[in-house]
Amino acid sequence: MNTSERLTVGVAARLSRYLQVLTQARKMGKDRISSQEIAEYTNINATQIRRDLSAFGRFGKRGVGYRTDALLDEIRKILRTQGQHNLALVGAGRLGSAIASSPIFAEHGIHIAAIFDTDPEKIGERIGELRASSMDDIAQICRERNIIVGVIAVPAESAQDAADALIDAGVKIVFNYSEALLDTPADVQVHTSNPAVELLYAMYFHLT
Amino acid sequence: MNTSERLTVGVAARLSRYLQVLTQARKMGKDRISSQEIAEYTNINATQIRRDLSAFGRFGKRGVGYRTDALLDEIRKILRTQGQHNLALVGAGRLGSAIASSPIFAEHGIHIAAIFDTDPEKIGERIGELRASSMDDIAQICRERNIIVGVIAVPAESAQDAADALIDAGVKIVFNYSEALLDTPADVQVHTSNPAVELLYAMYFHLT
DNA sequence: TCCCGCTTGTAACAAAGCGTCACGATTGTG
DNA sequence: CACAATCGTGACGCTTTGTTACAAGCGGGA
Repeated sequence: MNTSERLTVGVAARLSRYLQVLTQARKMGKDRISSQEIAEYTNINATQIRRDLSAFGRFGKRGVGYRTDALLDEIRKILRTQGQHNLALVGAGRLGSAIASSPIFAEHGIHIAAIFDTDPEKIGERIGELRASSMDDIAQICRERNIIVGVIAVPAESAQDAADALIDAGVKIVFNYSEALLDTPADVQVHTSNPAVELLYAMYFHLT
Repeated sequence: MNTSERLTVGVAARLSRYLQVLTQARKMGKDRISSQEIAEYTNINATQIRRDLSAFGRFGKRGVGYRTDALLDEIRKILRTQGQHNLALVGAGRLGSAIASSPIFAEHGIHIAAIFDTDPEKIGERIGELRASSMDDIAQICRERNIIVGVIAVPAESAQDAADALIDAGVKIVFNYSEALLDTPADVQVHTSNPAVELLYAMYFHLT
């Protein structure tokens, strides 16, 4: 497969899963991993994993497995997500602070570049390494820092306003942690996280 | 399709997506919705949606669409997730509190029945409607309240301990919000959430 | 009332994706 | 040097999904 072609949704989704497991594995001190092990953690077929990877090069060693570090780099190259990316977080409440103080984004080269809130009490407050800014400055700050990703961590009733502000500021990818259904232009991707629904899904498969 | 058969992974995943969108739609006051609208919000083919649903009955009205409420109930029936389910949350930090005070689980009939933490300072502290309990009581409480779902909201370094305690207490489905790779028995399902990786995945598709 | 537009339910076919089995090649170990 | 482990890769067939098409049913407006 030529890397200049567009990956299919399925391949990109699986590569992301590998990325996730490899990052975790590296953190746990594993410097090598086999397709079989990745299969156990991801529930993706081991042959499929090898096939996915071998489409882009020979990253593994026969009889040994893959070097965790090297494979991580290769997958990042394939997904073209190497380097640093900036992100804007809207909502400086409990969830916003939890996200801001988590190392999870930084580990993947994603830098939380700004935090916004509408509450005047919260503006200026220190959250992680940042201070909360006013929503009035969102367009200016997002454009200055070249931000195309926004995370919405506000209650459902203000989620649409937050989305509108982000989109107005040039954001193209929105992560929605609220329960609101967002209306957005066609060129904006919205990802809504709903742990409760994921849980119901998991419970279905647990039924004897 | 006979409802006594097991759904395939694909169908169950899509039904969960519908559940998510319908819940949001209901919250926004929509009492009717068409397969086309669901398709726009889920990026799932409209014909596929109608096919999925019609496999279990005739839930829609031609020329009109689906009644949001009724369809929600039907999908819950299909996924056998009606009624109330209990959940144990480990970690009373920022993320734990954010989860505990979110209405998102309650909306789907999932009740956060207990919160645990290892930190003696946190034990007894009020979080949402609950008080944090000691990890020492986890096995007893989980068995008493028939809990088979656990959510891990602790730092990576204590995640494995939390998982072990939950599994020891009879939990079969673990939601892992840490960056740790968990070792678990084969009969325990682990779902690890990694927003950073989801974001990289979304960014790939945003590339011009 | 009658007509028209919208939307579902459903069939048929083609295309893509994925699981499975198989097996040679390569590597590290004892 | 023999052996076990693991990758890279091909072949085959099943399953899933996208696409197109269209009749049937529903509601609104003339």
